[in-house]
Amino acid sequence: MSDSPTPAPPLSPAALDTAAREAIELMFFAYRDFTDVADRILEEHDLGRAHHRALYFIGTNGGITVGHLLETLKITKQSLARVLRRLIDNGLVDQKVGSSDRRQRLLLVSKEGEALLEELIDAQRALLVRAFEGADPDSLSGFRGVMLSIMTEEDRQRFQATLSALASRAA
Amino acid sequence: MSDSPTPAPPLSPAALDTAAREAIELMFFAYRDFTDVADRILEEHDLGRAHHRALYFIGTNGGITVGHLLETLKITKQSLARVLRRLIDNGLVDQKVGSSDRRQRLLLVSKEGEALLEELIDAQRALLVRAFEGADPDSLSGFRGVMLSIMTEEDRQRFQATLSALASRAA
DNA sequence: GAAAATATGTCAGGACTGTTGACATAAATC
DNA sequence: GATTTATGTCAACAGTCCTGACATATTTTC
Repeated sequence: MSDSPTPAPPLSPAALDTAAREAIELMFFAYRDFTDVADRILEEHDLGRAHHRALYFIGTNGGITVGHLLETLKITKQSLARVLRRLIDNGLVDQKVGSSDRRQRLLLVSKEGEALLEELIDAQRALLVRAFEGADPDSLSGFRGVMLSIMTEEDRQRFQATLSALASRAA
Repeated sequence: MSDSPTPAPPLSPAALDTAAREAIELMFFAYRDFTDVADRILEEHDLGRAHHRALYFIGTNGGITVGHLLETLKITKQSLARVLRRLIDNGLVDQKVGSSDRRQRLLLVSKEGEALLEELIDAQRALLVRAFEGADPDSLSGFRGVMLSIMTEEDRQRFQATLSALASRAA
């Protein structure tokens, strides 16, 4: 059993408002600097952020269908097609006909794609680890809780699905 | 004096790594849903995110020069020109010749622009307030600390400058 | 005061990413 | 067999970013 620290009193509505007003800017700057470390790597490979996002979700959800990827990214199939074409042509992503439903094209990251994706994940993870190192575990869980609350319920569920995927991979 | 809660033990490197790996996804989803509430408003006004960003920083730093705005947004003057042209033509932003340096064009949000900017800020602030309400103050400061740590030193200083601007405005 | 530097604006063209609309094919389902 | 579903593709357009080049007004420097 750990000690149960005294919970701090709730913030006043005015204080919440001020914190939220400031957080608008925190979101902008933090996200920009977060994406920037990946952008630098992508540039070397002549790829854009859209390729990064597609590669990321294919890598995290190996064997994902095109339709499911579209729902996750929330873009049109025409937008995805352009991005996917390049990933496939560059040998970063492979397609496999679905076993139960042969209309489906299951997406898989190739060995080469895995290397690039790892590089991208490493860069962003390193930035985040540095940001977390100074903070105590409570800060970290606070960060996590707030980010989850900002997300829509739909995306929260997608995130939960990722956790399961990562956990089963680790096993 | 408040009680000093027992600080939690530091996380293991492996735990930090896992938390950072998960945070990659938190950043993606939270930022997407955060920007989405503004995008819906912008759509009604036939404006894009670039207009939002420019309007935001002009509004927060009234009288900012074009050069300073360029440094803040980290885009080229040609990119900004297109965005600024529309904001000015639509009567959302005004320009004023600099008093000490007459080459400068100081940027100011018009009354109309202020109304739109308030609408945008309100929408994002409301989302964040909802996200904060459930969390205790410690979570909130944890979120803030992590976001600040993710940012570059340069952007952290920009953020601090905003705090001063907001504080002096409130006074 | 002339030359150089600075702040800003603009034209041209290209890349990436998103959209809508239309149409095609193969496979599953009713 | 007809319909629906999963996917792919062609075409056109918009927004946002970039590079490169050039122009103007104003300030600073020599």
